[in-house]
Amino acid sequence: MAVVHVCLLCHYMPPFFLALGGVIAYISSSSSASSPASCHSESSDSGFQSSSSPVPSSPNSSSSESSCNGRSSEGSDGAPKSDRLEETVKPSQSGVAGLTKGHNGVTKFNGMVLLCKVCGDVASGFHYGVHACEGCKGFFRRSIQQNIQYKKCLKNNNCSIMRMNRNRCQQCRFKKCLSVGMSRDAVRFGRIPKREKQRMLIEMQSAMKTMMNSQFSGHLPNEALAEHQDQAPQEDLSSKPKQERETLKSPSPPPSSDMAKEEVIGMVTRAHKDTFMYNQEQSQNPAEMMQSQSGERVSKNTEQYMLSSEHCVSGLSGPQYPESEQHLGGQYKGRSTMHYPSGHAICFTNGHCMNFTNGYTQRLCDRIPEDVFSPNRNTTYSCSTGGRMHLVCPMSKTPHVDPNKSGHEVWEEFSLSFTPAVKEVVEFAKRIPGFRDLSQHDQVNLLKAGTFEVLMVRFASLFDARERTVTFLSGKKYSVDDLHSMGAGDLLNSMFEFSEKLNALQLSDEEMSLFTAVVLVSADRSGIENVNSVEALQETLIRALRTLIMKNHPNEASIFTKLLLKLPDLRSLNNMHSEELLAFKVHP
Amino acid sequence: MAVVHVCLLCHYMPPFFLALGGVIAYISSSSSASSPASCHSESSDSGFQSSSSPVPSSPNSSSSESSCNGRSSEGSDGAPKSDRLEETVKPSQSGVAGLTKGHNGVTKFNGMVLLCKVCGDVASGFHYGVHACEGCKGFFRRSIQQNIQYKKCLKNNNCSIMRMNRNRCQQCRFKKCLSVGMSRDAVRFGRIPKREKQRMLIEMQSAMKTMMNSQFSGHLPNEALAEHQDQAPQEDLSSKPKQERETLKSPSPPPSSDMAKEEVIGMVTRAHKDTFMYNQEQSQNPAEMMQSQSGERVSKNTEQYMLSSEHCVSGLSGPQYPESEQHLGGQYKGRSTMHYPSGHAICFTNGHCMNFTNGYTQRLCDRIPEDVFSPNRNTTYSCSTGGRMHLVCPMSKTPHVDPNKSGHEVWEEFSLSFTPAVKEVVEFAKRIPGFRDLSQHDQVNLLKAGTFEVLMVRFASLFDARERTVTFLSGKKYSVDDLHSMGAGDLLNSMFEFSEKLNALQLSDEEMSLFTAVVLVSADRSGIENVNSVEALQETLIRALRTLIMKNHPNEASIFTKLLLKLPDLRSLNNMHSEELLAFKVHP
DNA sequence: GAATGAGGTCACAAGGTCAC
DNA sequence: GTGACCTTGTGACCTCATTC
Repeated sequence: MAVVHVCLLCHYMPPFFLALGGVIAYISSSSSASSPASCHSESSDSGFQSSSSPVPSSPNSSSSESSCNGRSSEGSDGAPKSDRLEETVKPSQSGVAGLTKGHNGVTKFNGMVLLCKVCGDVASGFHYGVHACEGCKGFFRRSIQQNIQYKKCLKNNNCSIMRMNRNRCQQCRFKKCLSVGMSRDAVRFGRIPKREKQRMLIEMQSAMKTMMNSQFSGHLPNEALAEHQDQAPQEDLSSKPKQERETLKSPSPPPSSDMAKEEVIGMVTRAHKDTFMYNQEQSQNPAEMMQSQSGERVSKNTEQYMLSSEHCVSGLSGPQYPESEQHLGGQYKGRSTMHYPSGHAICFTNGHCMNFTNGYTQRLCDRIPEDVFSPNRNTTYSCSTGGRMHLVCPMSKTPHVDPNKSGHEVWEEFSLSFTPAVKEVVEFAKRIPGFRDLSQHDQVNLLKAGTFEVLMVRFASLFDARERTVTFLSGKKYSVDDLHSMGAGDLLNSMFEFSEKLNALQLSDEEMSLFTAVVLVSADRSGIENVNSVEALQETLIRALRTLIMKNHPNEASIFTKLLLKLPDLRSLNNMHSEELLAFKVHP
Repeated sequence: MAVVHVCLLCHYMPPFFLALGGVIAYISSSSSASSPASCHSESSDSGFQSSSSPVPSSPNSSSSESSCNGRSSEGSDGAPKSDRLEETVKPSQSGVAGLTKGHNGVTKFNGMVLLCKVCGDVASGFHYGVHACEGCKGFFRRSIQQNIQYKKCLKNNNCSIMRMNRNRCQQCRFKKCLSVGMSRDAVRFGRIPKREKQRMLIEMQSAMKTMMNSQFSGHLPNEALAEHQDQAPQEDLSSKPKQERETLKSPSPPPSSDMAKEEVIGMVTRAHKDTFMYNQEQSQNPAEMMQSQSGERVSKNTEQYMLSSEHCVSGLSGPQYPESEQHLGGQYKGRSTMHYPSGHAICFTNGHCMNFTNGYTQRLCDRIPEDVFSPNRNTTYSCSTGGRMHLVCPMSKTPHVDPNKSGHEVWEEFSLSFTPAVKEVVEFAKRIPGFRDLSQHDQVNLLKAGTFEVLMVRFASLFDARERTVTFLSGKKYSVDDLHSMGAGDLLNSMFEFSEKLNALQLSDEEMSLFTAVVLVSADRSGIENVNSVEALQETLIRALRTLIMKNHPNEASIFTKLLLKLPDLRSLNNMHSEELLAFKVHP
C-alpha cells in the first residue's frame, strides 16, 4: 500500500516519451504516482525502437530536447540551458557511455533527460539520494537545515506534487521528498562510479525496451508473459544477473496452467461484472464519467443500483444454481463467533453501531447462524449521538434516521439498502471457480469473514478522499466532518485511508475482480475446516491476479505487492468494524 | 535519518565476520562509536579486535559485503566493490597468501574485506599509515596538504564518523583521522614487505580463530572453519553451488537500489540477530540442533534465553540509546485502544486471558499508555477454568499457576518471562533502518499494534505442529490437548495453523529478519499519524525482502507471496488475541 | 616487473547567494 | 520562500614514484 510515487520501471525515470526529431527525451512526471495510466502512456513513433543502441546525442538534437521536454521553464534561462546541453552531451570520458550532466544541472542519460523524483521537473542531479531538480533540492535542504515545521496541509495531506504546483503545499512537498527517499543519509559525494553508470544504462535500456514492447504491441507477447507468470514480481529484469535473466527469457511455451489462469481471469471477471451492478451502472457511460463526478450522476447510479441489483442477483440464482444450493449453509449452525465476530455491515461510529449481522445474514442465505452476538437483534439498530439517531454507513441510503420510524422499520429500510450488495458478494463467490468445491461450512465461513472486506473493496469508490466525502447508496454525498459529527470515528478515517490508496491504484475491472476474489478466499481462517483447500484456491487466484497485473503493468509489478498488502489492512478494517459491533454489545 | 545502531567491533575496526559459503568477509560498519559497552569484548593480540556481535550470514547470501557492511543507503558503489571482490580473490603472487588488492582499491586479506579505520567504509588500501577508504584518504590528504583549519564542530567535538555521515563534521573527521593514526610520517610506499604480510596473516588468522571459537563456533561447520584458516579463499568458492558462484562472478552489478536493499537486509538481519537471543541460543550449536528437539535441550535454550536476553537488551540500550530515547513514547498518551485493542501478550484461552498490556508496555517503554482496557490491571492475570488457574501462554514459563501465589506475584513472574522478548522486539524495531525516523507516536503505535505479531513470528518455532506440542519459555513442552483442557481455545488452534505454515517455509535468519521487520511496519495503521512515512518504510523493507527471497529462492518466487499472505493471518491472530482480552474484560 | 600508495584529476553534490 | 547559479568540497579513478 505504500504508494510508490514513481513508476517503478522506472525508479528514477517514470515516464513518458517524447519523440522529437528523432531524439527522445525520456521524461516522467513521477508525481502522478497514483496514476499508472499516465505512465508510459505516450508512445513515440517507431523511430524509437532501438532501445539498446544509445541514442546519439548530436548537437542539434540536444537542443530540440530541451525545447520540448515538457518543461515550461521560466523562459529566460531556457536558451542558455539548451546551449549548455549541447556542450555536455558527449560521450562520457569515464568510458561508460550514457550518463552526462551539464553544469547547468540537467542530468541526461543517453540523451534522455532524468526527471526530479519529487515533482517531475528536469533533474539537475542526484541530490540527497534522489534524482531531483534544483528547486526540490533547495527546498529539501532548507527544510532539513532549518528544521522547518510547515503549515498543515489545507487539503488531505496528499497533494500531488508537480512542477506546476510544487509550491502550493509545503507540507506535502516535504512529505513527498521524504517518501521518494530524500535524506541526508543518502547523499553521494564524488563522481559516480563507472559501474553505477553502467548499471543505469542497462536499466534504462531495459526499461525502454519493455516500454516499447508494451506500448506498441498493446499487450505483451506470450513470451514476455510467460516470463512473468511464475516469477515473483520484479521491478526490473535488468537488475538481475545475466544468467537469471536468460533463464527467465527462455522461450518456454506457456504451460497449461497459464491457460487455466486466463480462464480463471475470464471467469472471475465475468462473475464480478455480472454481480456488481453498482459498478456497471457507473462505468456504463465512460464519457459521462470523464465529464464529471457530479452528485446527480452518482445519485442516479446508486438509485439505479438499488433497484437493479436485486433483480440481477435473483436472475442469477435461477437455473444456474438450484434453489437448494441457495441456502449456502443449509441448517449449518455457525460456530461461535465470539472470538472473532464477523459483522459484515459497513458502518463506522465511535463506538456505537448497529448490529445487523444477523439480519443481513438471514436475508443473505436464508439461514440463521447461531451468532452469540446478537441477543437483542433488531432492537439496537442505530447510532445515537447526542440524542439524535444516525446510521453512519454508506451502505444505507442516508445517515439520518427518521425518528418517527420504529426500530423495526429503520432496520427494514437499512436492510433493504445493503442486502443487494451482500447478495451480490455471495453470488460472486459462488461463481469463483473452485469456491463451490469447498465445503459448505467453509464457504459460509469465508463469506461471513470476508463479505465486509469484499464490500469495502467494491465500494471504495464511495469514499472520495480528495473531497473528503462519502457517497451513500442513495447517491447523496456527506462530508467527513458531518459524518464525524454524527458519531463516525476512527473506522471512518481508516476506511478513507484505505479507499484512497486503493483508488489510487486505478484497478481495471479485471483486476478488481481477481482482487476481490483473492480477498474473499483470504478471509480469516479461524473457522475454516479445510484450510488446505482454501489455500489451494487462494493460490490459484493469486497466480491469476499476478499474471493479470504483470500483463497489464509489466513495469509496475509492485502493484501486485501493493494489493497483497491491502489484505492486512482489510483485515484490520474488518476487525475494527467487528469491534464496533462488539463494543456496541458491551455498551449498547 | 536512519540511525545505525549496530554494535560493532569498535572504533577502529568495528567489524564482524561474515561467513559466506566459505568466504569470510571482514567487514564493519563503524557505528555509533559511542557504544563501547557492547563492542569489542574480545581482542586479539594482534590488535584486531573482534566484535562481540559477529553476524554470520546465511550461507547462500551472495553479495557478501553488501549484506553486511552496514553501509547505508546510497550504496551505489557497493555493488561494484563486491563484484571486484571476487575478481581479486586470487592467490597472491607475492608468495604470501593473504593480502590482495583489487585495482579498484578494495583491500582484502585472505578474502576478508578490510575496512576504513576512520569511517568504516571499505578500505582501498593502507593510506597514511592506516587502512582507509578513498574518501578518507583524499580528505586527509587535502587536510594536510592545504593545512586546512576546519570550522569548529557544531556539536560536542565527538561526532561519530561513519560512512554515512562522515561529511557532516570536517573537524571531527580530521580528528578521527589523526586519532586512528593517520600521518604523513606513517606512509608506506611500495609493496608490502613479505615479513609484514606474513605477520598480518598470522594476526588475522589468530583473530579469526579466537572469534570463531568464542563467538559463534556454532554457526560454521568445523570443516568450513578449517578451510578458511588454511586455504586461500578462492578455493572456498569451488565449494559453493554453481549458481551461486555465477551470481558472484556476474559482471553486472546489482543496481544501486539493490545495493540499498542489500544494506537494508544487512542491517535488519543484524538487528534481528542482535535482538533475538532465543534464536541465537537455539542456533548456537547446529549439530546439537540437528540431533534432536529434545525437551531438555530446548529447556536449556529457553532458560538461557530468559537469562541472557534481558542482559543483551540492556546492553544494547546503553550508551547507544540515550536514556531519553529509551522512552519510546515519552509522555505520549496513547490514543484509546478501545476500538482496536492491542494486547501483546501471547496467550490463548477460550475467552479468558490475562490482560497485561499495560504491564508490559510499562516495562517496555517506561510509559503508560492510556489503555481504556485495563481498569483492573494486575487483578485479572490468569485464566480460570473449572476452578483451576492457568496461564496458557507459551511466553510464560508454565501454564500452571501456583494457587498460593498472590495475583501480584503471579503477574510479576509472568511479566518477567515475557518482558525480555518484548524488549527485544522494541530494540529490533529501533534498529530497523528508518524506523526511528518515524514520529515517536507512530513508533509507539506500530509497536503496540505489531509486537504481538512479531513475537508470533519469532516464536513460531515453539509450536510443533507435528507433535502437537507447545514449548513454553521454560523449555517444557505441553501437548495441545492438555492446553485445551486448561482452557486454550480457537486462538491456540489458529496459532498452530499459522506456525505450521510459517515453519514450513524454513526461512533463513535473513529472511526471518526482513519478514519480521515487514510485519512490524505493516501493523495496523488505525492509530498512525503519518501513514505515508510508514508506508514508505514498509515499501523499502518489502523490496528488500523480495530481493532477498529472489536471491535465495530464484525458483520459488511464490515464497514472497506466501509471506505477504501471512500478514493478514497475523492480523487475525492479533485480533483474536486482542479479542480475548476484550472478552475477558466483558466477562472477567 | 609487480605491487602499492601518494597525489592528481575532475565528475558531481552540498550548501551558499541573491534576484525575483 | 524559491530556485538558478556559484563556490567549495568529495571521492572514484588515474598516474607514477617507490619498494620488494
